[in-house]
Amino acid sequence: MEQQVFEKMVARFNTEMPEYCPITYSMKIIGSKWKIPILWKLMLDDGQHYNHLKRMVGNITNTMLTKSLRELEENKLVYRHDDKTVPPSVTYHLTDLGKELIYTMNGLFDWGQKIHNSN
Amino acid sequence: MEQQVFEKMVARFNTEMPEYCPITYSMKIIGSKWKIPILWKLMLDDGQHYNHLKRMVGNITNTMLTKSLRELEENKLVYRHDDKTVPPSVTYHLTDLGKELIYTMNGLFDWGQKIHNSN
DNA sequence: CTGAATCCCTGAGGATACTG
DNA sequence: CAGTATCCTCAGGGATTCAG
Repeated sequence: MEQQVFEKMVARFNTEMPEYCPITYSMKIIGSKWKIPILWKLMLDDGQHYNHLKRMVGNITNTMLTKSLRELEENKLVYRHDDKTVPPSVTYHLTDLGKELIYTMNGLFDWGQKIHNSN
Repeated sequence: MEQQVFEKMVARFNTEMPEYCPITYSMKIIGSKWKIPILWKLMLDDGQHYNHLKRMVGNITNTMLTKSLRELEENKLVYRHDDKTVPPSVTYHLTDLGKELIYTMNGLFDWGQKIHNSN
């Protein structure tokens, strides 16, 4: 990366930075253990049922899957569709906000891949 | 975001995805409580001394500052310059890799700001 | 099938004191 | 100035069981 690009960012972050740090704020929302894996699996296959999603993520407990999904709902990254049938049929979907988040992760994807390979 | 952009990403992540998730990998490196604040302060003012950095970050303990800096060093996001004088004089600097990481955070910055304002 | 309710444990992080 | 060394707390997460 060229120095100038970085300097522009410093200038931008310096002027736009409020009392809080937007990056830290974002990280709080998606930083817990299972958020990214869940969003990831929903991205690759949207509208999955609870148990299917659980199998896809792998090794996650009911407790954590439910808790994570509830938080993702609260933050409007995921929405829950309930057919209100018996037995229940529920599917989980990415919202536009969730898709936008994943889109911003493109850079982190490349960066992670790069440093993982350079070991 | 248009649907097509997202679809392209899904396709890309689907094909490039190895056994591990690069995003989760990145998050492990920068996900602990003080990493972003430290990188942030170093970006705004590179080459700070230990105690100055500590004051800038605010509320961080010696234990955590040292630990975080050591990990950032290991991951080559930060390097430590020691003058080897008595009393000691040490400064911390962002590496190119560290700057690249922060650059990738631009999207997350905007995203965090957006959802914070929409509350 | 989609969870909720409990109980439990580890480890991230904090408080405090000390040092070359 | 730039850290170490100890000790301690608490909350994130896991295991298990139960339920509509």
